[in-house]
Amino acid sequence: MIINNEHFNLHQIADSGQAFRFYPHKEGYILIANHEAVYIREDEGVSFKTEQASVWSNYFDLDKDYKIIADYFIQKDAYLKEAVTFGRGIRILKQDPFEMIVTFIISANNNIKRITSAIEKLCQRYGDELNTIDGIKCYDFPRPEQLYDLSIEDFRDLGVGYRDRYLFLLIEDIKAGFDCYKLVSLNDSELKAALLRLKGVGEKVANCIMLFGYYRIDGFPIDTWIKKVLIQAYDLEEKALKEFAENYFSKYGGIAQQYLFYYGRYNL
DNA sequence: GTCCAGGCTCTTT
DNA sequence: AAAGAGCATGGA
Repeated sequence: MIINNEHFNLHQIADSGQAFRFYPHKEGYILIANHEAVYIREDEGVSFKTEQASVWSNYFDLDKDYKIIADYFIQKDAYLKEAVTFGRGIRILKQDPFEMIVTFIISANNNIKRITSAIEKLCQRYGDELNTIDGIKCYDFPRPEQLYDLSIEDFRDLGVGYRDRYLFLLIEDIKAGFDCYKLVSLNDSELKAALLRLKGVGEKVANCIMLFGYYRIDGFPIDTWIKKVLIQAYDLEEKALKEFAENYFSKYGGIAQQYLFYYGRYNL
Protein backbone atom coordinates (compact mmCIF):
# COMPACT_ATOMS: atom_id res chain seq x y z
CA MET A 1 0.00 0.00 0.00
CA ILE A 2 1.42 3.37 -1.01
CA ILE A 3 0.11 6.71 0.12
CA ASN A 4 1.10 9.96 -1.51
CA ASN A 5 -0.71 12.82 0.12
CA GLU A 6 0.34 16.28 1.19
CA HIS A 7 -1.80 15.79 4.27
CA PHE A 8 -0.21 12.58 5.45
CA ASN A 9 2.99 12.78 7.46
CA LEU A 10 3.87 9.57 9.21
CA HIS A 11 6.02 11.12 11.93
CA GLN A 12 3.44 13.75 12.71
CA ILE A 13 0.67 11.18 12.98
CA ALA A 14 2.81 8.88 15.12
CA ASP A 15 3.71 11.78 17.38
CA SER A 16 0.30 13.40 17.63
CA GLY A 17 -0.75 11.71 20.85
CA GLN A 18 -3.81 9.97 19.45
CA ALA A 19 -2.22 6.54 19.01
CA PHE A 20 0.12 4.67 21.32
CA ARG A 21 1.15 1.74 19.18
CA PHE A 22 3.58 3.31 16.72
CA TYR A 23 6.94 1.82 17.68
CA PRO A 24 9.98 3.47 16.09
CA HIS A 25 11.79 0.84 14.05
CA LYS A 26 14.61 1.37 11.55
CA GLU A 27 13.66 4.34 9.34
CA GLY A 28 9.97 3.96 10.10
CA TYR A 29 7.61 2.39 12.60
CA ILE A 30 6.11 -0.90 13.53
CA LEU A 31 2.42 -0.09 13.76
CA ILE A 32 -0.08 -2.46 15.31
CA ALA A 33 -3.76 -1.98 14.56
CA ASN A 34 -6.55 -3.79 12.77
CA HIS A 35 -5.29 -7.09 14.21
CA GLU A 36 -2.14 -6.79 12.17
CA ALA A 37 1.41 -5.56 12.65
CA VAL A 38 2.94 -3.66 9.74
CA TYR A 39 6.27 -2.01 9.11
CA ILE A 40 5.47 1.42 7.75
CA ARG A 41 7.91 4.03 6.50
CA GLU A 42 7.96 7.25 4.58
CA ASP A 43 10.42 8.41 1.96
CA GLU A 44 8.83 9.63 -1.27
CA GLY A 45 5.46 8.45 -0.04
CA VAL A 46 4.26 6.31 2.83
CA SER A 47 4.33 2.59 2.16
CA PHE A 48 3.74 -0.73 3.88
CA LYS A 49 2.65 -4.27 3.03
CA THR A 50 -0.79 -5.54 3.91
CA GLU A 51 -3.43 -7.88 2.56
CA GLN A 52 -6.26 -5.70 3.80
CA ALA A 53 -5.77 -2.38 2.04
CA SER A 54 -9.34 -1.21 2.43
CA VAL A 55 -9.19 -1.70 6.19
CA TRP A 56 -6.08 0.44 6.49
CA SER A 57 -7.46 2.98 4.07
CA ASN A 58 -10.36 3.41 6.45
CA TYR A 59 -8.02 3.48 9.47
CA PHE A 60 -6.06 6.38 8.00
CA ASP A 61 -9.23 8.20 6.95
CA LEU A 62 -8.01 8.37 3.38
CA ASP A 63 -11.40 9.18 1.90
CA LYS A 64 -11.49 12.52 3.67
CA ASP A 65 -9.97 15.53 1.96
CA TYR A 66 -7.92 17.24 4.67
CA LYS A 67 -6.97 20.04 2.33
CA ILE A 68 -10.45 21.48 2.55
CA ILE A 69 -10.33 21.42 6.34
CA ALA A 70 -6.78 22.75 6.53
CA ASP A 71 -7.59 25.60 4.17
CA TYR A 72 -10.65 26.47 6.20
CA PHE A 73 -8.55 26.83 9.37
CA ILE A 74 -5.70 28.59 7.60
CA GLN A 75 -7.94 31.44 6.55
CA LYS A 76 -9.64 31.64 9.96
CA ASP A 77 -6.85 33.26 11.98
CA ALA A 78 -3.09 33.67 12.09
CA TYR A 79 -2.48 31.29 14.96
CA LEU A 80 -4.40 28.46 13.31
CA LYS A 81 -2.52 29.18 10.12
CA GLU A 82 0.75 28.62 11.98
CA ALA A 83 -0.48 25.46 13.65
CA VAL A 84 -1.99 23.90 10.55
CA THR A 85 1.05 24.71 8.44
CA PHE A 86 3.29 23.19 11.09
CA GLY A 87 1.30 19.95 11.32
CA ARG A 88 -0.36 19.75 7.94
CA GLY A 89 0.33 16.00 7.73
CA ILE A 90 -1.83 15.13 10.71
CA ARG A 91 -4.96 13.05 10.29
CA ILE A 92 -7.50 11.58 12.67
CA LEU A 93 -7.10 7.82 12.87
CA LYS A 94 -10.15 5.59 13.11
CA GLN A 95 -9.19 3.37 15.99
CA ASP A 96 -10.88 0.60 17.93
CA PRO A 97 -13.44 1.78 20.52
CA PHE A 98 -12.45 -0.68 23.25
CA GLU A 99 -8.78 0.11 22.77
CA MET A 100 -9.50 3.82 23.02
CA ILE A 101 -11.58 3.46 26.17
CA VAL A 102 -8.82 1.52 27.93
CA THR A 103 -6.08 3.76 26.58
CA PHE A 104 -7.66 7.03 27.60
CA ILE A 105 -8.71 5.80 31.03
CA ILE A 106 -5.01 5.09 31.55
CA SER A 107 -4.08 8.48 30.11
CA ALA A 108 -5.73 10.58 32.81
CA ASN A 109 -3.22 12.58 34.85
CA ASN A 110 -0.45 10.48 33.35
CA ASN A 111 2.41 10.98 30.93
CA ILE A 112 2.77 9.60 27.45
CA LYS A 113 5.77 7.42 28.22
CA ARG A 114 4.03 5.65 31.06
CA ILE A 115 0.83 5.29 29.07
CA THR A 116 2.76 3.65 26.24
CA SER A 117 4.57 1.32 28.60
CA ALA A 118 1.38 0.16 30.34
CA ILE A 119 -0.37 -0.49 27.04
CA GLU A 120 2.58 -2.47 25.73
CA LYS A 121 2.56 -4.68 28.83
CA LEU A 122 -1.17 -5.17 28.51
CA CYS A 123 -0.83 -6.33 24.92
CA GLN A 124 2.16 -8.59 25.51
CA ARG A 125 0.54 -10.31 28.46
CA TYR A 126 -3.04 -10.65 27.31
CA GLY A 127 -3.27 -10.00 23.57
CA ASP A 128 -3.06 -12.46 20.69
CA GLU A 129 0.34 -13.00 19.19
CA LEU A 130 0.39 -11.63 15.65
CA ASN A 131 2.91 -11.79 12.84
CA THR A 132 6.55 -11.00 13.52
CA ILE A 133 8.46 -8.14 11.94
CA ASP A 134 12.22 -8.58 11.55
CA GLY A 135 11.97 -11.29 14.17
CA ILE A 136 10.16 -9.05 16.63
CA LYS A 137 7.05 -10.58 18.13
CA CYS A 138 4.01 -8.35 17.87
CA TYR A 139 0.90 -8.55 20.00
CA ASP A 140 -2.63 -7.45 19.34
CA PHE A 141 -4.54 -5.25 21.73
CA PRO A 142 -6.57 -7.64 23.89
CA ARG A 143 -10.25 -8.14 23.23
CA PRO A 144 -12.52 -7.51 26.23
CA GLU A 145 -13.01 -11.24 26.88
CA GLN A 146 -9.29 -11.71 27.27
CA LEU A 147 -9.38 -9.47 30.33
CA TYR A 148 -12.35 -11.10 32.06
CA ASP A 149 -10.28 -12.96 34.64
CA LEU A 150 -7.93 -10.17 35.63
CA SER A 151 -7.90 -8.96 39.23
CA ILE A 152 -7.38 -5.37 40.28
CA GLU A 153 -3.83 -6.39 41.19
CA ASP A 154 -3.26 -7.73 37.67
CA PHE A 155 -4.16 -4.34 36.30
CA ARG A 156 -2.06 -2.60 38.92
CA ASP A 157 0.88 -4.72 37.84
CA LEU A 158 0.77 -3.07 34.41
CA GLY A 159 1.88 0.16 36.03
CA VAL A 160 -1.41 1.99 35.71
CA GLY A 161 -1.47 3.12 39.32
CA TYR A 162 -4.80 3.96 40.88
CA ARG A 163 -6.51 3.58 37.50
CA ASP A 164 -6.42 -0.21 38.07
CA ARG A 165 -9.86 -0.07 39.63
CA TYR A 166 -11.36 1.83 36.72
CA LEU A 167 -10.15 -0.81 34.26
CA PHE A 168 -11.41 -3.59 36.47
CA LEU A 169 -14.83 -1.92 36.70
CA LEU A 170 -14.89 -1.40 32.94
CA ILE A 171 -14.51 -5.15 32.44
CA GLU A 172 -17.20 -5.78 35.05
CA ASP A 173 -19.53 -3.47 33.13
CA ILE A 174 -18.77 -5.33 29.91
CA LYS A 175 -19.52 -8.65 31.56
CA ALA A 176 -22.82 -7.15 32.68
CA GLY A 177 -23.75 -6.23 29.12
CA PHE A 178 -22.02 -2.94 28.27
CA ASP A 179 -20.99 -3.24 24.61
CA CYS A 180 -18.84 -0.41 23.32
CA TYR A 181 -19.19 -1.69 19.75
CA LYS A 182 -22.93 -1.13 19.82
CA LEU A 183 -22.55 2.50 20.82
CA VAL A 184 -21.64 3.48 17.25
CA SER A 185 -25.33 3.86 16.47
CA LEU A 186 -25.88 6.48 19.18
CA ASN A 187 -25.87 10.19 18.51
CA ASP A 188 -23.16 12.35 20.04
CA SER A 189 -24.92 13.27 23.26
CA GLU A 190 -26.17 9.73 23.87
CA LEU A 191 -22.70 8.36 23.23
CA LYS A 192 -21.11 10.82 25.61
CA ALA A 193 -23.63 10.02 28.31
CA ALA A 194 -22.92 6.31 27.92
CA LEU A 195 -19.16 6.86 28.19
CA LEU A 196 -19.46 9.18 31.18
CA ARG A 197 -21.13 6.41 33.14
CA LEU A 198 -17.83 4.52 33.16
CA LYS A 199 -15.57 5.08 36.16
CA GLY A 200 -12.44 6.97 35.25
CA VAL A 201 -14.12 8.61 32.27
CA GLY A 202 -14.80 12.32 32.61
CA GLU A 203 -15.40 15.10 30.14
CA LYS A 204 -11.95 15.13 28.56
CA VAL A 205 -11.42 11.38 28.37
CA ALA A 206 -14.92 10.92 26.91
CA ASN A 207 -14.14 13.48 24.21
CA CYS A 208 -10.92 11.69 23.30
CA ILE A 209 -12.69 8.34 23.09
CA MET A 210 -15.39 9.87 20.90
CA LEU A 211 -12.85 11.50 18.63
CA PHE A 212 -10.38 8.65 18.18
CA GLY A 213 -12.62 5.63 18.77
CA TYR A 214 -15.91 6.73 17.25
CA TYR A 215 -14.75 9.36 14.76
CA ARG A 216 -16.88 12.14 16.23
CA ILE A 217 -14.66 14.85 14.82
CA ASP A 218 -16.62 17.86 16.04
CA GLY A 219 -15.78 17.31 19.72
CA PHE A 220 -12.87 19.28 21.16
CA PRO A 221 -11.01 17.56 24.04
CA ILE A 222 -9.56 20.12 26.45
CA ASP A 223 -6.46 18.97 28.32
CA THR A 224 -3.59 20.71 30.07
CA TRP A 225 -1.75 21.35 26.80
CA ILE A 226 -4.70 22.69 24.90
CA LYS A 227 -5.55 24.96 27.82
CA LYS A 228 -2.17 26.62 27.53
CA VAL A 229 -2.51 26.94 23.77
CA LEU A 230 -5.98 28.48 23.82
CA ILE A 231 -5.22 30.85 26.68
CA GLN A 232 -2.15 32.13 24.92
CA ALA A 233 -3.47 32.19 21.35
CA TYR A 234 -6.90 33.64 22.02
CA ASP A 235 -6.35 35.50 25.29
CA LEU A 236 -9.11 33.66 27.14
CA GLU A 237 -10.01 33.05 30.75
CA GLU A 238 -9.87 29.41 31.77
CA LYS A 239 -13.57 29.11 32.44
CA ALA A 240 -14.40 30.43 28.97
CA LEU A 241 -12.40 27.80 27.09
CA LYS A 242 -15.06 25.16 26.74
CA GLU A 243 -17.71 27.38 25.20
CA PHE A 244 -15.20 29.10 22.95
CA ALA A 245 -13.82 25.82 21.62
CA GLU A 246 -17.26 24.40 20.92
CA ASN A 247 -18.31 27.42 18.89
CA TYR A 248 -15.16 28.67 17.23
CA PHE A 249 -13.90 25.55 15.47
CA SER A 250 -17.26 24.50 14.05
CA LYS A 251 -17.84 20.90 13.00
CA TYR A 252 -14.13 20.16 12.71
CA GLY A 253 -13.25 20.89 16.32
CA GLY A 254 -11.51 17.57 16.85
CA ILE A 255 -9.22 18.09 13.90
CA ALA A 256 -8.44 21.65 14.96
CA GLN A 257 -7.61 20.29 18.39
CA GLN A 258 -5.08 17.86 16.90
CA TYR A 259 -3.36 20.60 14.91
CA LEU A 260 -3.20 22.82 17.99
CA PHE A 261 -2.11 20.03 20.32
CA TYR A 262 0.72 19.02 18.04
CA TYR A 263 1.79 22.61 17.48
CA GLY A 264 1.58 23.49 21.16
CA ARG A 265 3.72 20.60 22.30
CA TYR A 266 6.60 21.85 20.18
CA ASN A 267 6.12 25.57 20.45
CA LEU A 268 5.08 26.38 24.02
C1' DG B 1 13.37 15.90 47.71
C1' DT B 2 9.77 18.10 44.90
C1' DC B 3 7.00 18.59 40.95
C1' DC B 4 4.30 17.03 37.22
C1' DA B 5 1.96 14.20 33.69
C1' DG B 6 -3.49 14.44 27.44
C1' DG B 7 -8.02 14.29 34.97
C1' DC B 8 -11.25 11.95 37.73
C1' DT B 9 -13.71 10.89 42.03
C1' DC B 10 -15.27 12.10 46.23
C1' DT B 11 -16.03 15.43 49.76
C1' DT B 12 -16.91 19.90 51.37
C1' DT B 13 -18.64 24.60 50.90
C1' DA C 1 -22.91 24.66 41.27
C1' DA C 2 -18.31 25.27 42.41
C1' DA C 3 -13.95 24.46 44.59
C1' DG C 4 -10.38 21.46 46.84
C1' DA C 5 -7.96 17.20 48.41
C1' DG C 6 -6.22 12.93 47.11
C1' DC C 7 -4.68 9.84 43.96
C1' DA C 8 -0.05 5.60 41.85
C1' DT C 9 3.97 5.89 39.46
C1' DG C 10 8.26 7.18 37.21
C1' DG C 11 10.96 10.68 35.13
C1' DA C 12 12.89 15.42 35.21
